[in-house]
Amino acid sequence: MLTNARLVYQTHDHVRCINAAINRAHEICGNANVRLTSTREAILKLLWQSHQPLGAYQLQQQLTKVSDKPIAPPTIYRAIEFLTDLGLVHRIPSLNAYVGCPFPNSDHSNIFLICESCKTVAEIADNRVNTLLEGLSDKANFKPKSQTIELFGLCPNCEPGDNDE
Amino acid sequence: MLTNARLVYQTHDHVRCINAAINRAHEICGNANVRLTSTREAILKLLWQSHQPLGAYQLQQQLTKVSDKPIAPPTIYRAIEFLTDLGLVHRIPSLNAYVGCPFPNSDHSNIFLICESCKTVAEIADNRVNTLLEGLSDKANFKPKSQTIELFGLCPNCEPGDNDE
DNA sequence: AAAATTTATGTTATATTATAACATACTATT
DNA sequence: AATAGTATGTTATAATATAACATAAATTTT
Repeated sequence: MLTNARLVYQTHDHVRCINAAINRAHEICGNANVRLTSTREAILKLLWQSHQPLGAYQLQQQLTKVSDKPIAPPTIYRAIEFLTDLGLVHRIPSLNAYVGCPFPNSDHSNIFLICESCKTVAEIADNRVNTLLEGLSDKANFKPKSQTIELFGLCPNCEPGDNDE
Repeated sequence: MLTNARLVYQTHDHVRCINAAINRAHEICGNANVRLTSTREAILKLLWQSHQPLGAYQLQQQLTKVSDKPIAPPTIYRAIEFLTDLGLVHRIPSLNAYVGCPFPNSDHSNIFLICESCKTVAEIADNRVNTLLEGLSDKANFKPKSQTIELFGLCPNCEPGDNDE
């Protein structure tokens, strides 16, 4: 099982996470022979800085603030598409928002733990889930290609009562 | 395991399905002491008539055709909200579209098999999935309240090769 | 039955999310 | 430097969803 839940829910040196993610992204782009331009990198960084997924227009606002010249929606959506195609970013369909992927390149389950209170999103990958869903698909004669699993609830910081593990 | 996959993928007397669904809806509304008005019933029926999820504006068009007077978006969204709150209808987040629920009142997994070719959607409920996801949530100290699972792929009618089971 | 209350719908306007289409600029090669 | 390929700028608009307030219909109370 892979997850970034502890990092998301507990305070930690997040700057290191961000830097590591950016480095990994450069590596992945290098391998794929595509360019992580400054706009794309800036958007990836903004998504990594926030444990809450950001919408395209939030990204636009923040990016415009940083870059001093106004950035139009198509630029944002193009960067998002680039990053999601590479698996560096996920779209959370129910939120119309985007979040950095903590384990690009790894096997994915695309399981998202979405806190209904603070909106924080953690991600999990677990093979048993994939296996089970493949089995169910198979029984229905359905050939799955990809999946998104959204769990809505309360993260440990928002759950009343015992907060720690 | 519950599923409507066979009904969705194979030709059958769908009028009976629709009527049964409407009857069930009346029953559920009666029990909940809320009203299944003609608009709400019409929208539920439209959703049941289609094995593809319909968007709010598609519903609007079709309803306007039937009712002769133009129906505005808020009316549609209100009816959708009413029906989803009762569990009679599901929203498919990645499609911004809505589909009738084949087993309201039953335990749910909210697993949707979405055909990328013909857009048909079948639904599955399976306790093992819920159990597994609860276990994963628990490890992350996340308290899940609801979930949506979207599987994207090809239904048996769109999958090249062997079509039958 | 009339008045009051609740529930549902009508109506207008607008917010939010996303894309189409075409122009310009930048990058890497030849 | 010319070319081809890739990325971004720019303008307009499509598609999805909701806010706010007015009216109507159904239900309950008197």
